[in-house]
Amino acid sequence: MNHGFTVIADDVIDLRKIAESGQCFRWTEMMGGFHIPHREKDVLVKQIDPYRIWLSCTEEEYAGIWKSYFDLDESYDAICAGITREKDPFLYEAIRDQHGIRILKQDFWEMLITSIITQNRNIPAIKKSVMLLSEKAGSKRESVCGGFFYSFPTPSQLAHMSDEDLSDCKLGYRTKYVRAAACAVDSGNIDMEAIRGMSDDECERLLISLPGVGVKVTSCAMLFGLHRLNAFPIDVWVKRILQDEYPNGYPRNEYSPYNGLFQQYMFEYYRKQHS
DNA sequence: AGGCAGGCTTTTA
DNA sequence: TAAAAGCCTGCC
Repeated sequence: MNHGFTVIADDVIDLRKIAESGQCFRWTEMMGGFHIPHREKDVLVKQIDPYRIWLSCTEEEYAGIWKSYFDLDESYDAICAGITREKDPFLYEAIRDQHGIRILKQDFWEMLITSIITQNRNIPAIKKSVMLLSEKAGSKRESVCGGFFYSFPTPSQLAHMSDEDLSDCKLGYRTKYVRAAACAVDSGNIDMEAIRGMSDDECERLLISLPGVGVKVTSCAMLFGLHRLNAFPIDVWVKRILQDEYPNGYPRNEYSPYNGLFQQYMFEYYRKQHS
């Protein structure tokens, strides 16, 4: 591939850290970079140096799609500048260690379903189910790497999967939750576009009304799918962090509206050390 | 009323 | 065999 476009970012950007951060489950490492599907498009991205990435697309497509996907209009360095070693040594070290991570602006629908699938499972198992779902119900597309990839199934595609195909995706007891969410959106019962205009509280109330969608799944869908950076997923790891590192309380009010971003640094930093 | 234990599918380590 | 980016149900 001799074409493509190289970006010089304002912040350090670290593709491998993003790939391992547990927010994206369909990145595939290949050809010296990562193949990334997003909605009906895909791209191959390679790390050149800490500030530069190469993308297999044109500059126009980068500006129209991938710049936003990587949230490169936002300066994470500026947001994190207020966290000092003196005030919060754990978060400070987490940010230093996980420097280069981004909160990707992924597709809301895909993140809602993916978040449902994550419950009670580890990352390799989540990846397997999400890839199986895409292969069985998504649309086959030509890949920029040659060959093909599968888009994530639309609400309609998912709602109309056969029981057999759906159960082949190894979703276990989550199968009925995934189906219910697909039917709710496909039937128009839940309006994904209307949710975008809602306040965080309204949005949480609506999502949590879906079966199998609790507080944690809702916060993941909001953080990774709607880019609500204050959504704060408290899972088993974050629970341990709050207990171990913040016995006197975590200053959540002080970290508004970036609780979700800071959570992402802490989550991977802590998980890496304790697993 | 609200907090808690147990169960749930399947994979991973 | 236990634990895994949890949630639901039933019990007290």
